[in-house]
Amino acid sequence: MTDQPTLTTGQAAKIFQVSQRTVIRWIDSGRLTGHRFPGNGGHRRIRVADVLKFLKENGLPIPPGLDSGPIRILIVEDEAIVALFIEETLKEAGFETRIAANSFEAGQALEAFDPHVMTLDLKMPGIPGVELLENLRRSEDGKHLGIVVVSGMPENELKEALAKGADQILAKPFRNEDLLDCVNQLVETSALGRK
Amino acid sequence: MTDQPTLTTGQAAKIFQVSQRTVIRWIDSGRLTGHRFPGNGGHRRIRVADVLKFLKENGLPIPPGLDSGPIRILIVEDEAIVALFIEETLKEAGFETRIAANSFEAGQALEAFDPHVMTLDLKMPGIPGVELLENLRRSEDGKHLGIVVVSGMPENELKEALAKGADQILAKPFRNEDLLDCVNQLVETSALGRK
DNA sequence: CTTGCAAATGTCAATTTTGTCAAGTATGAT
DNA sequence: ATCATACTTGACAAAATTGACATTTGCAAG
Repeated sequence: MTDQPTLTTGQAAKIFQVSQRTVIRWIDSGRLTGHRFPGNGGHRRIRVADVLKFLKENGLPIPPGLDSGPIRILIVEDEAIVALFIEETLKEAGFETRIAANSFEAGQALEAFDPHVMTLDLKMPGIPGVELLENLRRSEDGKHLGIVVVSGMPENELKEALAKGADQILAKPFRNEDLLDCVNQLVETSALGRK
Repeated sequence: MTDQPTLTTGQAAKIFQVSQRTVIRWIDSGRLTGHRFPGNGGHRRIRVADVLKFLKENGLPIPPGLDSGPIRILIVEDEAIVALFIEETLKEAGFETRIAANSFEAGQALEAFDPHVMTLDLKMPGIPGVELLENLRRSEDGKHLGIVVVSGMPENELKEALAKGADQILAKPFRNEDLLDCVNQLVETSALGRK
């Protein structure tokens, strides 16, 4: 339903905030790449990639829901050193990252950064990590989020996190590859994929 | 449906009470953010968010038709009873309200609910209220927020909150009118006005 | 095959863009 | 206060773009 590789002129019109007559004119004049089915009045189809190219070329803002940019990963971690280490690893792998150092920033970033995946340190100062997990899963925007719980806590605590809604667990200390494995697995298998 | 996320120069001109030639010049000079479609005389589109940003930056009043309904007030309070009491009072006065029971929800609501005013209980479980205050004032979206700090703490603690960025302080216990006074004063005097 | 809905097309009116000039407004110097 | 200068704004006209409308055509579900 959400996975549509091509758009009709009407759908594109809504995206561009323009009448569909205009979309057709753009295609006919070659300003926007579109394809059409055979026949005299065959319908047109526009690939999302071409829509993005068009938006980019003209410096237009990319509306939410169309972003095909890099996967966004939110790092919830209060220890700056650890956070930066994680960020470095993920950035090198091509992900876009943001760090939240407390639960307030986490909530803020969840809405504003709209991450695909989140790494969560269970022992955050303030709110217990588990409570934050529950909060996330109750929240509309956190329901389909891929969550990797990172912690130095004993095994059984991590297991509990899984029960509470975590998708992956990662015990400290961990190696770069372990982290990337977790994240990649989430990105690939998750139904949401790239949103 | 009628909610148009973007405006043409003519529509913006009416909002600004200015000729549309001037709107174009503002965009071209970079004072107002706008985007344009391709072509020799491709039309421009201005996002409402950018219009609001422009009005805000120049201390201009927000004309009717652009204000997004009633004033929104975020209640950050972990004790449900107190939160509901505050909510009831504010709702009766015509405000739109939302409750955040912890700092995560507070951050989330700050972005998603986009409140004009926030009431903040200093002694939240988890993050210290003062730290949250600092977080808010550092954040782009919390910078111009009207903040009423509500607390049962001793006077000097409240005073500190003022220094840390609170706009109003309200000692518990308080009466309905005290709360409304605080909020109304913020709404009226705040340069931002609505939004 | 029929029906319903969205897309395609052609046309005309409305709006936008752009360049230019005159009027209005700040700003600083005398 | 007066003056000059620099800057901003409004008004107008021609060219280009866009939206609205009516009608025809294509696509898909029953």
